[in-house]
Amino acid sequence: MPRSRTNRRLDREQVLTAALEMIADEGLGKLTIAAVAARLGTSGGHLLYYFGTRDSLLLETLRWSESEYAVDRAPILEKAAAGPVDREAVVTFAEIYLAHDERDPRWQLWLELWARAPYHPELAEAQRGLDAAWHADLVAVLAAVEPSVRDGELVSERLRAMWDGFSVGIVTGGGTALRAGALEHTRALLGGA
Amino acid sequence: MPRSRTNRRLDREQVLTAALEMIADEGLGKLTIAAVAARLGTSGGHLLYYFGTRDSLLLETLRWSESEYAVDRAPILEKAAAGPVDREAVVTFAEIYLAHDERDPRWQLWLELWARAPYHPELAEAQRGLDAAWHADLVAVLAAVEPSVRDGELVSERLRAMWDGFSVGIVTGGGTALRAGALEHTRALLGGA
Amino acid sequence: MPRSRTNRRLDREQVLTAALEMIADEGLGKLTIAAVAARLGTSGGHLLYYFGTRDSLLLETLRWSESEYAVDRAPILEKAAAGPVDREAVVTFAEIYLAHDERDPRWQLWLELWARAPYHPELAEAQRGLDAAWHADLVAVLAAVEPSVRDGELVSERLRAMWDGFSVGIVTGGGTALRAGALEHTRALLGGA
Amino acid sequence: MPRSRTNRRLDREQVLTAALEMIADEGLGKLTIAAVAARLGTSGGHLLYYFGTRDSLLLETLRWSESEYAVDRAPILEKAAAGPVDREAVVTFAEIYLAHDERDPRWQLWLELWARAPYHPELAEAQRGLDAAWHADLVAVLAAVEPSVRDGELVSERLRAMWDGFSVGIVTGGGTALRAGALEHTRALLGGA
DNA sequence: TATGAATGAGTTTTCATTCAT
DNA sequence: AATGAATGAAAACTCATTCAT
Repeated sequence: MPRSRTNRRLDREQVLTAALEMIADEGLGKLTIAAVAARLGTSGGHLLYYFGTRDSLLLETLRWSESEYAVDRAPILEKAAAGPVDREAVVTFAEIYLAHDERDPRWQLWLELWARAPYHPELAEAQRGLDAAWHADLVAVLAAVEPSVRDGELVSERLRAMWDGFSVGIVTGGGTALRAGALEHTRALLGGA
Repeated sequence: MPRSRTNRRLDREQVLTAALEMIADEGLGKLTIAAVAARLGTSGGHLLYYFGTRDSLLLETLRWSESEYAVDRAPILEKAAAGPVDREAVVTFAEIYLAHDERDPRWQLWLELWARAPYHPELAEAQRGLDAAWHADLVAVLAAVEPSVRDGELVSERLRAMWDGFSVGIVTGGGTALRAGALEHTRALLGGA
Repeated sequence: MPRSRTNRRLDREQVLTAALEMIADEGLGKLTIAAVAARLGTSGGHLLYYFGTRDSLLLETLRWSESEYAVDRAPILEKAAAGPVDREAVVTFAEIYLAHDERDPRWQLWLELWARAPYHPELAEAQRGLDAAWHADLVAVLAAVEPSVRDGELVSERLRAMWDGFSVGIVTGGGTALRAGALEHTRALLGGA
Repeated sequence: MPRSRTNRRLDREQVLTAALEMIADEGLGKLTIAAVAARLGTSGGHLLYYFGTRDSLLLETLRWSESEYAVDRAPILEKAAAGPVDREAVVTFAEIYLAHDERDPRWQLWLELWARAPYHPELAEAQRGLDAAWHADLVAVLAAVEPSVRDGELVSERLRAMWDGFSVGIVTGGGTALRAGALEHTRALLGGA
């Protein structure tokens, strides 16, 4: 006896948004299929019908979240494509990259992904793909920076590693103070003059 | 919550060593109380009798692992205390800090800790304590570096954030190649000459 | 419970054939409605629209499979109807009856049917009908055997029980070796001279 | 807050007996871990703690049931070991072997085992072991039968195959009438005089 | 006819944790 | 100190079946 309250087609983005919000609210540990379903007023079975497994729902959530960030950094890339930009462009980039606060769901997902990747090749693979996108964009920005930055590839590696480290700190208790510091560190690392 | 003090340190270390080895072998996910107990030829009940909860066993394992690393970096600190050291001392420090390979149990624990810390204040607290130890030591080394490094506190933050980021990469698939790169990045970041 | 009569027989046979092949390939456990539908390029809903329930699809598959075997044994029956046959006719009959190999889908279905029949009267009923067909035909053949076989009814019961037992053995690991043995046993049971 | 009503050590035989009774009452399909646990006043977790998986519980139940039957046929074997027996000894053996009625749990288990064995090598293996025990005993009895039976090995195969077939019939609706017939068939098959 | 979205009941299994002995 | 029996709360996942369209 199916209940079919509304029977409207399940909106994928709605699911993803809900998942993200729930992560921010209660953490990944509490993000059960049943909980997400309840929040959406649908059934766990239906969620799995669409997403296959909990892990793939999580992964898709991360991917979607990342795609949102791709939108956010588009303006910087456009500027960089149009002509030289100053070093603050990289700082702006960092502002997008870095965790925003202790509850940042995007980073919760990253942390979880990292913790699982060592024993799940497919997750590791997904992670690499996501990383590559940030890397490519950052390299593009660095290439447009004036005064010019040498070794854009390497600097991108370095910056992103540092940002990852700071983001961990932000999410695990450092909060916005640490975030502000991270931006300063970015400037420092980009160097002087 | 019994808290056994009379127990010989050896036993405890045996447990911790076993746990660490098991993490390296099969990952944290497979590290169940029962599995550790079986490996040690004791019972799950007994383990909990000593450690209270699985989480505290994990935390103690991490602490113990960290204390081992404190031993590893002692020589560098001694040298730094004795007189000026060159920048390679920091690189040597990094060699201890960074993940050694994909299976590095210490970093598996860190990843797990990070993933849980956002919703477990006590874990976040423990994490800060552990971080502080590395920070203090690194600052001490930086203070002894010749030619001198400005803003040791800040540089330590920067370096450790970057090392964290690279270690994540190493553990989640980058392996030793990334580790080698990280050492180069350390030199580059220290700058100079 | 729609009961579609207008449908072309062909479609139905396609479904049944597919089901039978899938059983041979992967066993009954993997035979889900969705899997059959996918294989046929249709939807699960549609399948049920025609067959009502999974069980009735299964039962119909068995019935159809049995009807194929009825075709196979027709030549023997014709010969028997035309005049006396020797005992090898019964052996030929056995060759049709017995499981052909470990994967014989017809016998997979029988096993499944048996396992469920004790608590599903309608399945037990269906089983009896199917059995009766074999029995009637075998009795007819036995009646035509020369030198004559006494008590055809009883001998049919005996033979079919034995064949069932051997078929179970074939399907559950005995394979074709056991099948060859079963034919010899048939000769022995039909008796000597 | 464990309840621990009695905390008496879980009695393996009690579990097995209960399982057997439940199979007779409601069929194998209803034999869930939770149901067995409820009947025993214990928890599902505890059952699994002892038996590992539902399948191994089932298998152990079958094994135990079979071992009971080994006890039943011991007297016949003793007689056969002591000296010649007449053909009725084989009929007595059959009385033990054959399904007793429609609900016979032992045969429910066999049916289930057969249905699963084709895709579970370990089950097929277990089945062979159980079969072998019956075979060995029956061969021993046949060897002691006077007037002597030729080819005891083959006759054992033949008889057991037939008994299997008849037992299926008994369990799937034939009932005790069929059982009586099966005994007659046994006499007939043992032959003459 | 045909689809496939939606349901939700049903089950096994895992494990940290407790506690009587 | 030590054991290991016992618990029970989770939770993911599967699928036949229903039904709006």
